[in-house]
Amino acid sequence: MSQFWKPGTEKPRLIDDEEGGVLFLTASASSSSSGYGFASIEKQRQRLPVYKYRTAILYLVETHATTIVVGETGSGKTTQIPQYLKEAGWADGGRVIACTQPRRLAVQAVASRVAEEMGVKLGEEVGYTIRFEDATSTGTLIKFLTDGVLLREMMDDPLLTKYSVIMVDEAHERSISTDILLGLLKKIQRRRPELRLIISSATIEAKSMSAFFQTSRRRRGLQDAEPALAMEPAILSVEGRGFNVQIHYVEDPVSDYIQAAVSTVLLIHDKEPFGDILVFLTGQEDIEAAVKLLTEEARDNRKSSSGLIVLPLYSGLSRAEQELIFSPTPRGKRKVVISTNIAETSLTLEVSDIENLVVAPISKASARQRAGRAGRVRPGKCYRLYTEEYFVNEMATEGIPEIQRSNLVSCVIQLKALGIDNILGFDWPASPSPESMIRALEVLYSLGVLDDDAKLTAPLGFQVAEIPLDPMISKMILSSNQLGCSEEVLTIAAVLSIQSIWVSSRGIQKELDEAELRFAAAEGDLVTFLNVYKGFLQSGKSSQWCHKNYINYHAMKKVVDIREQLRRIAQRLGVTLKSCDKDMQVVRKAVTTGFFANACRLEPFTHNGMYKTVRTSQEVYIHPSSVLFRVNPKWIVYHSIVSTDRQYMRNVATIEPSWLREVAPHFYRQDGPDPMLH
DNA sequence: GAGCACTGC
Repeated sequence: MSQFWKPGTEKPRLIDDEEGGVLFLTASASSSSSGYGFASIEKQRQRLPVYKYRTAILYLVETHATTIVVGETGSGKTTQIPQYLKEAGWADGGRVIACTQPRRLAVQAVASRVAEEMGVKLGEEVGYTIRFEDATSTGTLIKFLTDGVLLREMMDDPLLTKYSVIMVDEAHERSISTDILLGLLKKIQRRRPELRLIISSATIEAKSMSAFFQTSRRRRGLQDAEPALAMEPAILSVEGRGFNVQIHYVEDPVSDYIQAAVSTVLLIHDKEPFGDILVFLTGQEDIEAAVKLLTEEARDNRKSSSGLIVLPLYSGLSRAEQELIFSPTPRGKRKVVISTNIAETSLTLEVSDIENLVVAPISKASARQRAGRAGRVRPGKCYRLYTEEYFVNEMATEGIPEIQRSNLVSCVIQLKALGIDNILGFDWPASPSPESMIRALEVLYSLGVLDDDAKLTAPLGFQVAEIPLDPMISKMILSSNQLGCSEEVLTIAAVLSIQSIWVSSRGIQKELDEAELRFAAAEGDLVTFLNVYKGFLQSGKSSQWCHKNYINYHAMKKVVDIREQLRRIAQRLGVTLKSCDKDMQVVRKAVTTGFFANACRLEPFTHNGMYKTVRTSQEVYIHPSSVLFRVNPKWIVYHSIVSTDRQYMRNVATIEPSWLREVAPHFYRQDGPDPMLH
């Protein structure tokens, strides 16, 4: 039998760290034999740093309402802790152990790893749930899910009663859903004293997290029940398995950071014996510039840069181009990967031999995470293109939590649906600004989702909350019912919920533009999507057809999939499936009922394609990727804005100005700015 | 005639 702590047996030895009660286990756990008959996997599990803390973790979870585990990547906490809990009986009696992740990919990867370690079929004892995909069964004991999915589950079961332990992993990333989840879990704890929380974080912002979860016994109504349960969160540190990474700083600030990155790569190549190089830059443009510089250098000056294989890495590249970075480096060559922050968290580079790393300014936490990428398989070096003084004095410790810099419309409606009426008084781990809250409430009110008392309206508000999409899109779907164009609008909604349906690759811009023209609709991008979708279906969902038309086949498969899910949800909410055939007027009208707040009017007399938002008179332009770029119709609504040197509207549709007051009379009041002018 | 990155329901 594996060794673990049981209530009533001798406690593991723990010492209090002087710094704020951080607990370290001093006893070394004795090795145990496998109880599963998978000796090699069991051995692997025991080699993970977290294994030493198995007993301590189980002890702390047993005796504390909340346990905060601080551990670097590679400590094994994500895969092991849920298994420890299961082995200790936390999944007995029909209870389930939950472990949340911020990203879908991580959910799937971790779940399949744990299923493999336990020797069970994925979807049975070990399962996972992500949006549009549920791989669990009634026998699931350990369930991995995105934090967003767990929030959705709270709509049906506000106290999350089936879970005995909820582990919130990667809490340091501070995604909006993680923050909402933490706030709500704190509330649940008061009603469910038997529930245990594990907050797992890679950085030592554990103290603020600990302060957040500090609750008094009286407040939780626990004067008599569970007297042994500590209300103060326990904090446990688990070391990672990373190797030492030597940090280098520049002596003086650099002015041209692309040039500095290129020079540093050449310097490393010249001075260091072996190992690949990973460079972080900010965006696609800078990356292509750096790749070009390095490639030119390789051509002009063969001596200093021969043997370099330069590879860009950003989300816009095709899957095949991205996968080049995983190809083994030939003998005598050195691979240089020049990447966006996609390599910071999203891609697993553990298997590649990264020795050196160059970094551009970000937060300290991010910088540490990037440096950590150099020490995954052996000791590495990290070259920072800023001074040590800058790192120590200027750089923010953590990035700003997403909730303090984002649109809160979805977040507010979700809290409303969970019965949290006093949104402004909600107990957040990091409070969003009241202004952004009020802006979100305004939009929801104008959509008709909230009433004068800021309560969800019936049925619209509850229906919108039920659909797992941006409330503006949900509203568009629901209003398509009366307009008789639900088939078309569901397609638009599905396309809007994926990144892009076009292939994105370097050097084919012209072909791509031409392909786009074949589908372009005068009514704008959203109607263009309908043409593409129709063509895809007519081709028999052919990948060749996609290839020929520069359309991303995998994206289209996803669109079909998501559309099917949305169709089911919409029908459940009483939307009748109906096509408007060729009548695009009703489609545009449905779009307007969702996106009226994003209405813009072309500025007359400027002739440079400048628009102003009807509501706030902000200067905006149509994005160059839009089919209406340079067409500049007078009145449009946009789906989203990208801010670069200008504010660019992405995915636009033409509208009639008279519709604005028709679909949102309170928003475009008679006494307000008159959209009918001109 | 021009494009910041990434994530989620």
